[in-house]
Amino acid sequence: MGPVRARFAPSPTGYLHIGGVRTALFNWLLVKRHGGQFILRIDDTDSERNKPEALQPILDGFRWLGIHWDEGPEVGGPVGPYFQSQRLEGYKEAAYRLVREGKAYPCLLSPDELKAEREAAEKSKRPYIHRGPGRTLAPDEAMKRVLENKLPVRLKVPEGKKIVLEDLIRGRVEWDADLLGDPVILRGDGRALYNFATVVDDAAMRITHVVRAAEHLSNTAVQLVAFEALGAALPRFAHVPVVNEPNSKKKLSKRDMAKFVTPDIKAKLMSLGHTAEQIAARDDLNPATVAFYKELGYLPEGLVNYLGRLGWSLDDHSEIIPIDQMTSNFSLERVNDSPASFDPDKLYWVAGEYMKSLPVEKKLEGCIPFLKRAGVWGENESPARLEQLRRVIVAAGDRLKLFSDILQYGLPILASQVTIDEKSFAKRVTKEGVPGHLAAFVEKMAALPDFETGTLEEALKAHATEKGFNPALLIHALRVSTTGIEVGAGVYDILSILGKDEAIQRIRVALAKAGQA
RNA sequence: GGCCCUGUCGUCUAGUGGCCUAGGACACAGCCCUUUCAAGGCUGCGACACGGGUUCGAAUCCCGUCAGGGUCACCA
Repeated sequence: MGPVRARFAPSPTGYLHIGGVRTALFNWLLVKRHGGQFILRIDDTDSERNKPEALQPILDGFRWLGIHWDEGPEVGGPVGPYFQSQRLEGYKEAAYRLVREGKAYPCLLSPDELKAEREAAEKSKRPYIHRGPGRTLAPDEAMKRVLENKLPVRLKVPEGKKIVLEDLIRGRVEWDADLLGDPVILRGDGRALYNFATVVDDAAMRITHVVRAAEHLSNTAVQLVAFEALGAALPRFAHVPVVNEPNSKKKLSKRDMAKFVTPDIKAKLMSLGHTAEQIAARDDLNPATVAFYKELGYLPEGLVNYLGRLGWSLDDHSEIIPIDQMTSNFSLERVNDSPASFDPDKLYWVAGEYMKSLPVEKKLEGCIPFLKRAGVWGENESPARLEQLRRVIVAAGDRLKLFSDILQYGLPILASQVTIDEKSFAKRVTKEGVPGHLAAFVEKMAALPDFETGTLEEALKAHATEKGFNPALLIHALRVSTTGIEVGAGVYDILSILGKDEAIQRIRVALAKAGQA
């Protein structure tokens, strides 16, 4: 395969949709695999709906994911402009040219007449296939009428022909041209319709591969007619299946994704400073958008891997496929025909796999912003404090799957105030005999020559043996009294990271609390 | 409704006529490891939508049915 020119054409909606990214990714992968250009073309012809500031989140999303475009907004390119709102004249010219060549004609019927035709067809249960009376006008006359009366323009669909598409994913798809109505390509006011504008642009931009969502498959028939009329080289088409909601046959939509914000995720977002109202309303806090995953500290590499594997497979067993491997092996042939459900659980797992292999320095870098937002990290922390955080991250190990997980594993150690989970406290500290053991062991801890994990473990086990109780008793009590919770890194790690003074101080506070209880 | 697309474990998938009593992964359950939670190891649960053909043989080919989705706009 020669160089590929593929494009993704989002509308500036203010957010980057997860399903859209998946389609864009397939385009991008195809380009990376075969060489060529990935083009971003902004479909902003709907001026009421599109606001300029609504583009930025989309660009940000792609950049965060590492999906860079060779031509498009902010980078330019040889076949620009890359905003459809700036290409309006071209569509009009193209439509007029087709009228002059007798391949398109003015729509002579009023909206009411059109409506009546359609209703009559429906009533007699015949499919409505529009063939306008303007079809037979001589080109000169047709052009004159278009200009003088500001009439919409319709494309002539050829009669008695089969329209054939060799789709790279679907295979051969055929339509009977006689079952297709003549579509409007230009409104009365001179603005083009999507089906036409996209063809004009794909031709002008010399797109070789149109890789897009399956919902456009039916549109392809009239687009094929438009390409033919324009005399433009036909690109190859590949219609990728849509992404569905988790465990559902419904297309992934922003509106229905709120229910996938679990109480845990919600709590996390709230500790990052978002209110419940914001979580319910903001696009970037919605699981159908890319920004949501950035907000929660997913590694972009993980998201890309997950999305790339959604509907495409390398072989019968590969799940973690680094981007280089994906780009060098991607092929449209291995894209599935059927829709795929988005699975947040699997994405979480993939993200964790990537986090596992991330160097500690990078984890540090990624976690700090979250700690800052949670209010436990300042602008100029001391080297000692940084070292402490590093140790927290190392101790957390594989438990850290997302950067935001540092909130769960780091906060209890790093925060100056211990937040006690009462249930855990009652279960592990305020228990018969436990405060006594704890108090006794604190004295031993105070006398320890150092606070290394090995030293601590040895001391604790010796102490338990000496007093004749199960070390687990003290281990749990120590964990809860120093961090307030029952889960987390190894208790010796926690104590050691805290340091002798802080650890003992925390235990004394807990002891006082237990005494009062 | 017409036309078009799709249909393998709950989910993502492997499978292109015999390697399939259908493989892997996520999730789930149990066990092991273990101070908790993760991680890891082992085991389990669990699918070819249905009905006809073709064939010595079908998840794979054909037809039909059913189900889901898309599209039929002077929306994108």
